[in-house]
Formats: sequence, structure tokens, C-alpha cells
Amino acid sequence: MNAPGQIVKQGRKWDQVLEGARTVFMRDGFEGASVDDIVREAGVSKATLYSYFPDKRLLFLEVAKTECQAQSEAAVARIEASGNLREAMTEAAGRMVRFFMSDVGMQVYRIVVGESQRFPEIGREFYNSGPAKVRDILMRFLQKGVDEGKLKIDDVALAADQFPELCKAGLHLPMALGLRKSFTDDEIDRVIVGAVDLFLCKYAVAD
Amino acid sequence: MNAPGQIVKQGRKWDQVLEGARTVFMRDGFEGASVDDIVREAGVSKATLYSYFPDKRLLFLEVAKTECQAQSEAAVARIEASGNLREAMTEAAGRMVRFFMSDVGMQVYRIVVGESQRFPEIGREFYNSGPAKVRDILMRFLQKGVDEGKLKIDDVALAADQFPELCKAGLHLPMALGLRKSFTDDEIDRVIVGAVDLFLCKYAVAD
DNA sequence: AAAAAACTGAACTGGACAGTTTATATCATG
DNA sequence: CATGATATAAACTGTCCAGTTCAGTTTTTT
Repeated sequence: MNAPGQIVKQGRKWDQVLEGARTVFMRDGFEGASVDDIVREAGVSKATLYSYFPDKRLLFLEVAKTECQAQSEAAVARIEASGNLREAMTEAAGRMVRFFMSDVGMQVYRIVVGESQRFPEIGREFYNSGPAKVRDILMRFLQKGVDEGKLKIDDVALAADQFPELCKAGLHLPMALGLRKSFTDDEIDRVIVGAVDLFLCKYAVAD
Repeated sequence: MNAPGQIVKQGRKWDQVLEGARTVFMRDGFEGASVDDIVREAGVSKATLYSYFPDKRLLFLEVAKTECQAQSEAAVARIEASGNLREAMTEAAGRMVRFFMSDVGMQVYRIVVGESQRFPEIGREFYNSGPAKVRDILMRFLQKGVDEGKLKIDDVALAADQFPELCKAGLHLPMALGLRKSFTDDEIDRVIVGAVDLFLCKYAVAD
């Protein structure tokens, strides 16, 4: 018997449950996924699942948290400024776009946006372990550029919000709405190059 | 008896049904709203609702469509370039931000993103009657600026995607995720001015 | 005022699904 | 190999909800 609201991590099949839940939630969303689907996918009995997770909501929260951490770690891997600022930013942009255009990234976004009304904590969890990390790293990166005299930015926080938005131009919304399943590398490059161009045109001291 | 999938618009209480549905869907989302809630809110019998709409999904689709049209018409009201380009864009940005930051606009976005997996047509419906209209008008506006020699833009379509994204910087995501309920006028102005500054820095011929 | 159309209320059907229970089986380890 | 922890299958409970039905009432039309 669990203490109410507690997740118990011991036991052989914990990973199995989580992996099955991940698969089904990512495929069907929160409401669309039934617990029976999940136990079938996980190859586990319902009683086992409920011995680990007190309810469906907390199971989903665990999946979302894990997913965000994995994603943002992959996406955020050092922007360590190689000599050339433009190159560094272009590469960072590429990683970000891959971050939010991946199947899993997109699906997490959809679910989180859709459910953040009913589960407010999920919105914060997602923001902190994803977008907020990107923002922090970008701010540090930009500030360093300013300190080194490569960039001239009055409002670094604003700039750190602007750049990721520019990288979404024409890509993110059509995907989130299911109008497009994917984009070609050329389409993506066009947006990234355009983002970096626009950004550096204002903020670069000398290019 | 309706032809399958057909919506019947005749009858006294059609508007009443739609208005009740609007209220409840906007408050509770699609899954969260029960048809019984809707008929109660609308002051109408369940049989009446089902004499107009063959099912819940099509009722929601109708609400979303109506909502988008109303919104985008309000938001898009002429960007007729008053002499000053910067002023015109700043004002257009203000309208756009008000467009997607309003309670209803935000809620439609949440629901549509959340449900566009299960109902693909809803994503397209929303995109075409909202964001696509803004995009078209912006493209025409920018092209005119280019023709008049005020702007220099290689890729007008890209620029028309970039500008709205810039207007979302730091505002849209925290709202969509429920981290912030609202923003002060100062916060919004900062983002709008920043967007116009960045945009015109690259694209304006002479400012 | 009669006929037709629209509406009502309330009960009902059928299905989906979260979470529980129970009796039984398997595993890990000392 | 014995014992306690972990897992299982399957049936069950209770709830929620979309959509239907129907006998009767109100409104509109003619």
C-alpha cells in the first residue's frame, strides 16, 4: 500500500512500465491513452502498474518529466562559442529546431499545452526542464558575447526570447496543428539562416 | 433525421446552442465539456442540440470556426500603411498580440493544439481562418513596402513568418503553459518595440 | 383554429475506462 | 529450499458520458 500520492521506484518492472507509458502517451495523448493500453504495451499487469503509480496523472507526469530532461539535455549541449559567432548560433539554432520538431518533442508540446489547464504543475515542469534551460544558456552565451565586445544588446533577456521564436518561423505552428508532418532540410536551413541573419543584423557589433 | 454529418441551421434555438457551446468549450476544453453541461448552459434540451448537430465533434468544430473568424477579423483590421512604417507595424503588432493573448484566443489555441491530433481538420480550419489570414495580409503589406522602396526583403514569405513570432517572444509560451495569466502593458510594449526594432533593423531601407 | 414544425424533459442504452480485489504464481536470496 | 517480496490474470465496481427515444408541450404558419 502506497502513501497517498507517492511513487514507489523499487521493483523489477518499473522501467518497463515507464517505457510502455511513454510509448502510449506519446502516441495517443493523455486522454487518448487508456491504462489498459499501457499495461498491454508494457507487458505488465494492471495491479503492478498501480503498485508503482497511485494514478494515471502521476504516471503521465513522470513520463513528461523524464522526456523533457532527456530532450533538453540533448538539445542544449554546449553552445561553446567556437571563434565564429555566426557559426555557433547557426549550430545552436539547428539543435533547437531539431529539439522542438522531433516527433517526441512535438508530441510533448501538444499534450502539455492541451493538459496544462487541468494539471497546472505540468506546464511549469515542462517549461523549467525545457524552454527555460535553453533560455538560460542562451542568455549566458549572449552576455558573454556582449562582454567580449562581439555583441551589443540592451535587453539580453528579450534577445534570448527572440532568437528561439525566430527559429520557429513558419515551422512550429504548422507542425503543432498537424498541417505538416515534417520539413525538408532546405526548408529548415532557410528559416535558420534567416533567423541568424536577422538576429545578428541588429545585435552583432561587427560581423 | 439528418443526413449523416450534416449540420442543420434552421430553427429558433440554433444561436442559443452555439453560444452555450462556446461558453462551455472555452471554459472546460473539448474533453472537459459534457454535452449535458452545454445543454444546461444553453437552456435547451439535449434532443434539440442533437437535432442541429450530429455529434459533439462537429458542434465543437462549428464553435471553433466561428470563434476564429471573429478573432481574426478583429485582429487583422487594416494595416493600411499610414505614412510611417514603424508606427504602422507597431500598431499591427499590438493588434496581433492582443489577438493571441486574449482569453478566448489563448483557449482556442490550447484546445486546437491539443485536439488537432484526433481531429486533423480542426488544425487546418484554425490555421486558415486565423494565422494564415494574418500571414497573407502581412505579406501584402511587406510587398507593398518593398515596391515603394521603403523595405528591402529577399524572402517576403519568411519575413511575414518572422514578425509574428517576434511578437510572441517571452509572452506566448508562458501563457500557453499556464505559467502566467496576463502581462502588463509595459511588458507587452517592451516585446513589441523590440520586435519592430529588430525587424526593421534588417529590412528597412531607411528608417 | 387546425396543422405543422420546433422543442422539452426525463428516462434509457451501451460503451469506455479508472481503479480495486483476490487468489495464484514466480522470483530473489539467505 | 523456504520465505517474503513482487508480479499476474481476470473479474468486478462505480462512474461518466455520448447519443437515443418518446410522449407530450409550445410556437409558428396557414
